[in-house]
Amino acid sequence: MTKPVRVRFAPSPTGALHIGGIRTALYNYLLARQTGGTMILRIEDTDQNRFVPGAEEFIIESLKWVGIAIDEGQSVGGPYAPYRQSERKHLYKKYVDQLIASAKAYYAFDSEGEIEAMRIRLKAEGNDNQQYGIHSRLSMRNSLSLSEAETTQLLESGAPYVIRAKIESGHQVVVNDLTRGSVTVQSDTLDDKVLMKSDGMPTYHLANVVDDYLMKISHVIRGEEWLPSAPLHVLLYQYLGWQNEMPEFAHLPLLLKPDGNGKLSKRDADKMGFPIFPLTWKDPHTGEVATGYREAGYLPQALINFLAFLGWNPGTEQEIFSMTQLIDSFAIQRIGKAGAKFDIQKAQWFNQQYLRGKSNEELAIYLMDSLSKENINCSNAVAEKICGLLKDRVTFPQDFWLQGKFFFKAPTSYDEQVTNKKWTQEAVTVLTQYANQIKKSDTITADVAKSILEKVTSELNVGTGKILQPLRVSITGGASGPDLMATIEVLGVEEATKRIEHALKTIPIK
RNA sequence: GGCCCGUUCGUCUAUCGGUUAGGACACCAGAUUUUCAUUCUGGUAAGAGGGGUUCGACUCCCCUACGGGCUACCA
Repeated sequence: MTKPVRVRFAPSPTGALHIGGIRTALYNYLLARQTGGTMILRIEDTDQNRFVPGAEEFIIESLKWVGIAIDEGQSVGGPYAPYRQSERKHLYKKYVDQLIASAKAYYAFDSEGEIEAMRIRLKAEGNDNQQYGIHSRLSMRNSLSLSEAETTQLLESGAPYVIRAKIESGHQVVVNDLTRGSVTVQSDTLDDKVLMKSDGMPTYHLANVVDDYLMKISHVIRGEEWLPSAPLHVLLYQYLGWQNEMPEFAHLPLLLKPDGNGKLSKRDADKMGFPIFPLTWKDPHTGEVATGYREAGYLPQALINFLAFLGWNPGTEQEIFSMTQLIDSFAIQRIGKAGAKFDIQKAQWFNQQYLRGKSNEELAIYLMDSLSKENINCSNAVAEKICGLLKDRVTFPQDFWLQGKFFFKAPTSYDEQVTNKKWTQEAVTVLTQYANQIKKSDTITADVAKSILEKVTSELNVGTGKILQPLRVSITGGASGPDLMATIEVLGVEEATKRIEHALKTIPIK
């Protein structure tokens, strides 16, 4: 019988969650949904020095925005509450005591300076391995090197201490990883990691293993940066007698910077020219603001689709996947091994695809939103029409306003490339005629606007090509844009004529 | 330095011993659009290097190189 799938996303609230974290959460979520399992959110805040106010809320809001629902955990509760490790402090002592009792862990009283001195000494001796562990532990001040009486005396005197894992020599530790097969390391190369800090808090390693066990986690899906400590975790399961309850591991390839130089990190926010956080984040200490994907105009579905493909692919040529489709198609076996360089252009392409998939009604909401910020009134019908015209030209929702401003505001300046080259006497004559002609009717359609233009140009024997750009410039101010005739239709006769006439008055003839 | 992981077009990737090494993004060209964008068509572009194993290696093994991760009382 296989265990029910229970996966967890376990971020540390040391700042804003970045998109690498979102991808990790996503893969966990996909597996949970696919198998009818449970998605758990656990907050790993065992380092009280690195606590950042607002970070936990940011994590929760980010997951919500991208559509990753939490079944159990911080913010929603559940049978294994609390889900914040700092509130679980009392739970860990029991297990660390168990490890001490079974001689799998020991007390260590060394100061920072003493440890530093040890490293320097080992290095000077030409020792490759400068770790606190098998080769050095007996030369340090701990319950292994000290007599029982000395240890007891130190503990009773309240001397600060940590508890370290006692890694046994001469073993092969095997980590079976779902994405990269089995990874074997010699236990002698591992160090005696601190399990319990002097403030009584567990380190990540202990808390993680204990909580995964207590919460009956079936799969640990996390970033590759954890692979080096996975052997320790495996040993901990063994030392605690939980080898049969050990979860499956899957270490994900890292998200790399676009230049391939290192993994994507929080400090890269905004420096690489693209967002790194799902939501805008203001660092509470420095006050620095980093724009999020949401605020930059990315649709959560597009971000998810893009992220899903960074390190995973379905093996088919389909690239557009809804969350539901991702859930159906996801397979841990198809997760890649190599780090993926981040390419924002592909993210933009996904965004464009998702935007185009929306109806004009849906798109109009974006435009209306921008318009209300500008205090501009507009009917839904017109907004929809404008969005329809702009649909194939936009990448982000805000582009409807940015590229469609001229529908609401007459140009205040004209593209000089066009006015310098094409604003000729000939053009002026045609435009004057054209304005006079369209003026005659109250309303105008794109077709009519076009036929009138054709009529005027043929009467004056001027090629339409020479006229189109000057006409566009007079109406929109710009050199390019959506279909001009349709634009005139939206603007209406009165506004269009007004703009043409204004241009005629202000632009000097070349 | 040590330990671990990785390496197919510029980027994301397909390929699970036999393919003209496929797709997507980006880029370039042509067509359509009497402009731009869109759309369509086409194109440039890849198995890090060296040894094996094999009738046959991108694919399996080894070495080297390169890249990445870890090496804290951080996660």
